[in-house]
Amino acid sequence: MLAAPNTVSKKCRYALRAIFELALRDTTEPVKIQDIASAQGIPPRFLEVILAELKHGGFVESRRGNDGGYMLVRPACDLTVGEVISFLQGNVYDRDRTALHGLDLMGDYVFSKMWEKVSAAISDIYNSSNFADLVEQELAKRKTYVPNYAI
Amino acid sequence: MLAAPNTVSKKCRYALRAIFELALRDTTEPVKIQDIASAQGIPPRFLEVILAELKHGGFVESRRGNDGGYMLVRPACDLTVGEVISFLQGNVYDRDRTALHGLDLMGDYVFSKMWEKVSAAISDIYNSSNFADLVEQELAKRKTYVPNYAI
DNA sequence: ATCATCTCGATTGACTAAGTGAAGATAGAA
DNA sequence: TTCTATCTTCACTTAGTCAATCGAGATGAT
Repeated sequence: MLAAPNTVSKKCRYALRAIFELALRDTTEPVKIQDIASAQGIPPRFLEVILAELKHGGFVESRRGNDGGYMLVRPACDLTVGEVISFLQGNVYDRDRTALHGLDLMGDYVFSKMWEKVSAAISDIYNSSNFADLVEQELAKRKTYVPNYAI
Repeated sequence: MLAAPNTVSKKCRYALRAIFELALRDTTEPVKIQDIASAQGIPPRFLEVILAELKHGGFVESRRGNDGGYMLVRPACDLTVGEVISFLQGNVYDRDRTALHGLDLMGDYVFSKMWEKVSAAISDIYNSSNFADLVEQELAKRKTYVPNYAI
């Protein structure tokens, strides 16, 4: 078992990108798995698994059928990176501050204050990052650097 | 490959504890692997590997023979946790800020600002933790909570 | 001569992550 | 009703990393 999982897994990063893609499109129409997958370069089959989890977590909802797909449940400004990460890979910080996962409690005890500071710093950053800001940053970047499609 | 290795491996934590043990004893005499291992509950054979690495990194030096063992090269107050961690598991932060390891650069680009903030926050904490402080904290704790050996 | 470190490599076991595969059910739209 | 796309579930592979151990011989201090 690893120490406090400060590392964000690839799966989790795919999930963040999928949600980001939905936030970016900002449409009431559902977006197909295939479209999200190709836009973000995520293996479609794997994305299917991920979206199913995100649905259970209440982050996205789905519509079936011909014009089916996925859409966000909440507006992007109400959705933080921290929520998604803690849901997907469980969060050490907000659940159980005294028992950090996987740490040899006796042995690593001397360092526990330090690990806690790290955990707190990380979760602060994640919890204060919402997807509306990320979309805004992305749009600003596109406006600045890629205004000239038609050279 | 993982994302930015914010997670401190068990091996690395063993290393920190070994150095801490040396700092705690604060002696000019070398300390035997066996002693460090039993004091800190580290598998002796594994500790041997770790200390060899730490020696190459210039953190400890060794003396052979009957009264051999390991000792710190620098005083504990000059030794930070950050140095040890970056040496042992390579550090993303101070080497190459633009290319975070293992991240899908195109895909995760939107989040790169956030990853960088996290990396910076973590390394700040590690780089400002030195072993003299850790020893001091430990000694203070022992004074407070375990003054009564002889009940 | 004894004890303990040094060196180098080989190897093992356990675990986790990442991704694939298939089959069949369901639901909406044309 | 037919097409399309999601839903569900279970199994499975593949690959990699981490932790730890074993061996065997060299070196060096007391």
